[in-house]
Amino acid sequence: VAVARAAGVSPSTVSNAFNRPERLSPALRERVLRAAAELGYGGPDPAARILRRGRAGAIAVILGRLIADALGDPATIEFLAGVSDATDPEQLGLVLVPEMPYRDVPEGPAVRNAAADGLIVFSVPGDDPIITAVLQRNLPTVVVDSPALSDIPGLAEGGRPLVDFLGIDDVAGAEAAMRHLLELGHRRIGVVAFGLSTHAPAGPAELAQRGAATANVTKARLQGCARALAAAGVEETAAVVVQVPVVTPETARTAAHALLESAPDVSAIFAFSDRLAMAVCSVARERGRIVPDDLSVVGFDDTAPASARLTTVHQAHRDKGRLAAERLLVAINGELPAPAAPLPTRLIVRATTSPLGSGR
Amino acid sequence: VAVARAAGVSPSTVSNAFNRPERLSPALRERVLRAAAELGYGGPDPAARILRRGRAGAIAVILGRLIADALGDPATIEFLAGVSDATDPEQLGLVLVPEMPYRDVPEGPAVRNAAADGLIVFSVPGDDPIITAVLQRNLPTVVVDSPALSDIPGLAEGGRPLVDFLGIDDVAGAEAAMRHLLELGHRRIGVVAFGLSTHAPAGPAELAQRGAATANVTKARLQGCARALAAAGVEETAAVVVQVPVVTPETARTAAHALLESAPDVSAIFAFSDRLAMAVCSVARERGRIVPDDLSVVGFDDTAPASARLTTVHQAHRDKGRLAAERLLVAINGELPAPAAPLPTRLIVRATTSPLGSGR
DNA sequence: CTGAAAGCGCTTACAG
DNA sequence: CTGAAAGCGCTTACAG
Repeated sequence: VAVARAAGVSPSTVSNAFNRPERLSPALRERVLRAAAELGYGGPDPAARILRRGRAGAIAVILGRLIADALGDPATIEFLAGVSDATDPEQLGLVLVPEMPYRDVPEGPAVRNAAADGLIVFSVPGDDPIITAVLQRNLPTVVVDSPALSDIPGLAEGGRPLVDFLGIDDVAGAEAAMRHLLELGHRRIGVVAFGLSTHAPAGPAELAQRGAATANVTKARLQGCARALAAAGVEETAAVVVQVPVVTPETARTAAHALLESAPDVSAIFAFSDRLAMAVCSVARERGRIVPDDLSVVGFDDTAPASARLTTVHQAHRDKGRLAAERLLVAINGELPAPAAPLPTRLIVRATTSPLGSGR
Repeated sequence: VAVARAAGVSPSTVSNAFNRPERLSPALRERVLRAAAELGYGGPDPAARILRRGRAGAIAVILGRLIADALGDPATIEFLAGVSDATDPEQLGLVLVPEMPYRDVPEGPAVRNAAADGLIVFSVPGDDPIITAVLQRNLPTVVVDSPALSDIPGLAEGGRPLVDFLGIDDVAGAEAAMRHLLELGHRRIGVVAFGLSTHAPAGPAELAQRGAATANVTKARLQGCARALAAAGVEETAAVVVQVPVVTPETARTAAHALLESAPDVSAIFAFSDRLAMAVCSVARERGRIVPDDLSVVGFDDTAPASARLTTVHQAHRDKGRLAAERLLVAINGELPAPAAPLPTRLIVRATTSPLGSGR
């Protein structure tokens, strides 16, 4: 501002010229603005303003991976759209923070540098160090689709009123998917799961291992699977599980191949996301199996293209984003919202599942 | 930091504890960090750090509309993915800035409050006040798919080396689309265009008005249309133009209806985006016209679902985003890149165009 | 290996 | 209606 003072005659009057026009005589204001323009003054520096005011006018979204990767996922886009549904009316910026999943970068998680009034964490496993870094920020935070409160190391003790949790009912969703397959008569079912922990190696797993899972979405869904199996009176070993800790088109295909190779007698597959399910469908086709005649497939998310006609567990990604942001805004304003109930899911039966033996 | 000093014994040692661990004895560092944790210190405040260092560690993307709207557009998502391809390796955050298109908000354009090291402006018409606000920031800036340098009010004089421009060859793209239709024998062609200016009312327009257009993407594409017409020796009045200044599903459908209603003799339509083209296809179908037999349709962008088999002008959105970010990073580092050549486009003929008279 | 001092650029009560 | 003063929280040479 000193810059503009030279031209005009005032230190803090410049500030007023920009921020409270009504407190200045129009003439003075005019003069100040003109001088500023001539000096190539870019307007009040946001960083300084944020520091002084204590408000960033933005919230940060931590997606737990590189931004480019996150933007490739339709569910994430929907979620972000929901978030902005709530933040747009407040003119709040959205800071996307690039993170390397479970990798120790020398500078540490990027979340530490984001200037924001609050944090939304989307789909980051509970054992990822990013979570720890997020909590350290000590900002109002909403954690979505992630650890349960109790899973976060060091959270129980501190008693932070700033952190809110939000997620779907993973147990019920997975249970519905599995029950659907069981009701169709399938008795040998493949499960393409996320990783039991962030650093788990890709490959086979056992349903029985679920108790030891640290990634709690995986844990909850496996539990849902087990519950459906139990309700149908089927052994847990009927489920053939492979885990895919880091989902990319390649890892998804590899897992699908591995599953169909090692357990060719599987007549149905439940995949933990539509992306995984689509990979399963395409791999199955390559291996000469017809979906749904030879192989039933259920996904999760309901984000596949309509043309795929994928049977899946639907969840309202956009609503979830909006709700997360709404709760965050409340938290930023100092009122802590009551804990949210798990969001419902809904099984949608389309064309990729059919009764056992309907092929041939 | 004073907070932690109370606990430990040092003012700036705390800073070092967080930022240059190697300059501290492990023991001291340990002690400081522990004290910080106990006091609930959230780590160095990003705003203060940005102010002091003069680096925000983030770049802002101005999309010229509300974030929720922007995220609904596949081309924008692709563009953003390209941007992050370039920024992710640098661990730079991406600040999405919500703007109201051509609306005077009391607080002014949100871009003024974004803490960033550089700005990318995507697809904002040259006459939108947002552009002015962006330029005022006086930050390294890349303007994509927008005004030509000369179109920006007040830019010519200042001589800012900070602003870079990047865009596709709109004239050539539109010309290719139009030529394709003309080569198929169509002689009465509808054009569903963007607005001639940001505040233009939706509705009919004339190709001849293009000279007066202030939105320069519209201008360039209309010029491409005229050029194709001229090359084919067809009167300019053969083109029936409607403009859609603000594209939403509703305005797109309204425009399509209006066009088909007022000029039912049109045998082909060139729409300025795939979203518009898809609306045209669906409206045409409702009105009992078969695509492509009764009506050929060409889009622009190549972002429609593959299942639509839309003939369109392809452009590499992701590459564009990456290039924009790369150039911005160069500009931030003080070297001003040489002006970029217009990016190429490519007509892709799929299933929504056919020779005139092939129906029946 | 650690500390005292200066300053990044703003805004905000408070006087005048 | 305008200005002087304090302070937001940090980092960075620079001494010791």
